[in-house]
Amino acid sequence: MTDIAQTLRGHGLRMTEARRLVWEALETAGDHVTAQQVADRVQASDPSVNLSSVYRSLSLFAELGLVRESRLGVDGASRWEPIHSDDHFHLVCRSCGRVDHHAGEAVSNIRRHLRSDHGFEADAVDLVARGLCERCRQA
Amino acid sequence: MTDIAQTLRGHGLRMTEARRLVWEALETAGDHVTAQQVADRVQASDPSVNLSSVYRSLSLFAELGLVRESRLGVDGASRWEPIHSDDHFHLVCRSCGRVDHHAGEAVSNIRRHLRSDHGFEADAVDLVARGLCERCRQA
DNA sequence: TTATATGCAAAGATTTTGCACCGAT
DNA sequence: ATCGGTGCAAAATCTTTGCATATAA
Repeated sequence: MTDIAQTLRGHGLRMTEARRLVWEALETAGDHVTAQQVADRVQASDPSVNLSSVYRSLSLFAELGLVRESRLGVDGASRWEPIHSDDHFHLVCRSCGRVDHHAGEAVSNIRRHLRSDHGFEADAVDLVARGLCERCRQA
Repeated sequence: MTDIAQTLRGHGLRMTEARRLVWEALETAGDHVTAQQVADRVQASDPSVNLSSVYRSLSLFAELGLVRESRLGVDGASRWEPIHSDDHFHLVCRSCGRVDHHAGEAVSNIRRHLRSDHGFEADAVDLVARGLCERCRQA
């Protein structure tokens, strides 16, 4: 649990049970989950929380820069994940469909480049590469 | 018009009027358009082409690696763009909402890094940075 | 207390699909 | 001639919204 409550209060918003559970679900669930998957986890703790509240929480967190919405795969729904301070990126294999999640300094370098060459101050850098993963290349 | 017809034939698929128009629309339209926007353009040339065919064409092109589906903004719909050989990236400003499109060697460097350090052979690298653009930082 | 947040249900938007016909190869 | 593709309309899926009630601060 981070300082999410403080972030909310800093914006004149309230820390509620629904938001707490949504945040917890994002933290404990695997990478890039759908709103429905978040709702399932949330409702396992508190069945009274509605799917629409999950959507409202996710959108709010995205506006606050706490989570990132993306659409990596081919499935229909958006996927969400918390933005941690560590930069990271995704490798989506077009053969086996696996989505690998990596952390590394590569993204920090990009951030520096965007700042110096484009005057762009990036909060979040989302790097998604599609191609063939090591395993599939050898197969 | 690229060798799309050949690519299709190479996969045992057919080059049809609908597919040709969808491709043309992607090429002539601006960056990252929605399926509906593609349909509007297509239907300006041939009103008989159905929205579902546009979706089918876009999905097919994505499978063939000719276009990329993404969801940059906050709006509901997916956006599509042709994948050109030149690497490029997007800068999404959280303040003014503008999406800038840049080409540069930054992405080529990333591609090289993914290959050497992660064994990942990237066809397409999608780099999206969210933050404050130069203009908004100064305002 | 009081403005914010929620549940619920309904609408809206986006995307997919079944099927009979059409058309590229 | 054949098999893939399309239009059409309907359904499925995903997401947003209005409003009365509940609740954090």
